[in-house]
Amino acid sequence: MSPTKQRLLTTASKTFSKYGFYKTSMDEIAKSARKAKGSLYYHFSSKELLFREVVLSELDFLKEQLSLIFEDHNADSRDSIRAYMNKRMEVMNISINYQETLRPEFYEFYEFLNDVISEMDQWEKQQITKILNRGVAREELELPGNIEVYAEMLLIFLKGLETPLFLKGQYERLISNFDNLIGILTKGISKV
Amino acid sequence: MSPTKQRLLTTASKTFSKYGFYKTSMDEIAKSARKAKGSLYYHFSSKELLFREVVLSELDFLKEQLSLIFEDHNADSRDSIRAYMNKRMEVMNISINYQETLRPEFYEFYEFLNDVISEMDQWEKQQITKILNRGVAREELELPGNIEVYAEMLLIFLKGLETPLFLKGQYERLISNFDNLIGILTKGISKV
DNA sequence: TATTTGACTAATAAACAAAAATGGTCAAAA
DNA sequence: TTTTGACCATTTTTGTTTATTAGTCAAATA
Repeated sequence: MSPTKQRLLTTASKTFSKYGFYKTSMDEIAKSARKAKGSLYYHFSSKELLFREVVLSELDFLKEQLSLIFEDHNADSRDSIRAYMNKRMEVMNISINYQETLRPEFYEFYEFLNDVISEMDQWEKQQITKILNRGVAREELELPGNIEVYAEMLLIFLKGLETPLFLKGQYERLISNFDNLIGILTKGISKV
Repeated sequence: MSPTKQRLLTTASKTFSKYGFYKTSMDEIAKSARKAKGSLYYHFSSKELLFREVVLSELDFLKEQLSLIFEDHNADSRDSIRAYMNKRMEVMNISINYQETLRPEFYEFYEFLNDVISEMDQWEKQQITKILNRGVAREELELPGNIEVYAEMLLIFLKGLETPLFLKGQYERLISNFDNLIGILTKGISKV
């Protein structure tokens, strides 16, 4: 990626996270990056596509961080699950542009992001499934039903917490209890 | 409650649930109930207070239904938890006016409802705590930490699901997995 | 006395037009 | 190949008028 493109993307991310998608103008981004608006459109074909790239870069960073966890094959699978969930919430808490996509008032407008989000969902489901399978193979976990379905439900649970944590501003208050709740979930699937 | 007041309340509930708080006028409610607007204001001092009463009546019905469950002292506490959670979601799914209070765009306007919601939260936390305590006393459940904190976390989890289920219209799709997830949670706190 | 009524008013929202801001284009320049 | 900024079409904002609605009240009714 060219330095100009990189610079535009970084500036766009900062500005979007400060004012949100609608309150941020392409002029403003170009001006902040000290580039002409034409350059912005040379590298990103539309405002929507630009925002898409911004969210994508946040999710790429999240994937990177989460990969470090499930790639640690020596860890106990229960520890991996715990670390995965904690890290997920920690990184999401600073992924301001992703958080904007959670707002219900934007659902109808964010169709151009649906594939990005569902791709991320699938990726996460895969990773969690891998950890669970590894745990079962090592006889650390006991999962009577379909493992993929469990992975999906864990993801539903994590995504269900996103609104109270990030939109209702209860992150600080609730995150301290989060680890306890993970404890229950992991105990629920632990082989005794 | 007088027949007129009851009639006005029922009509208000139907109209609010059909058009929402803002798109419903007091004239409309009075007309639908075949009463003068003055009567409406004689029984309910403002539109906000009227809506409050409507939501309160939905939550009263929910409390009534949930009470039937935790008052069944013969049931295994794990079954009680399962039944409680399932019934909660089932009744909430038809509590249309309560659902409107979930919309983020209304958070700032619904201050007059905050106490109603937080009172309900406290009530639920109490009931869940009671079931958990009963389970521990009977040695059906094993909860190493503070039981009230567990109850609170379960409630956070349930409330976290409200937005995806009721606002994103994913009730039908997700509710089928819900019972499985409860299974993990209850196993996690079961005494083996 | 307790309740109901509907005309009435003040406040709010809808409708509309003019002005400003913004997304997106393009020919020229680097 | 990349960058620029003037330019255009569309959307958003602003200011004004009109219509609707929340809430009141004196009189009527039960």
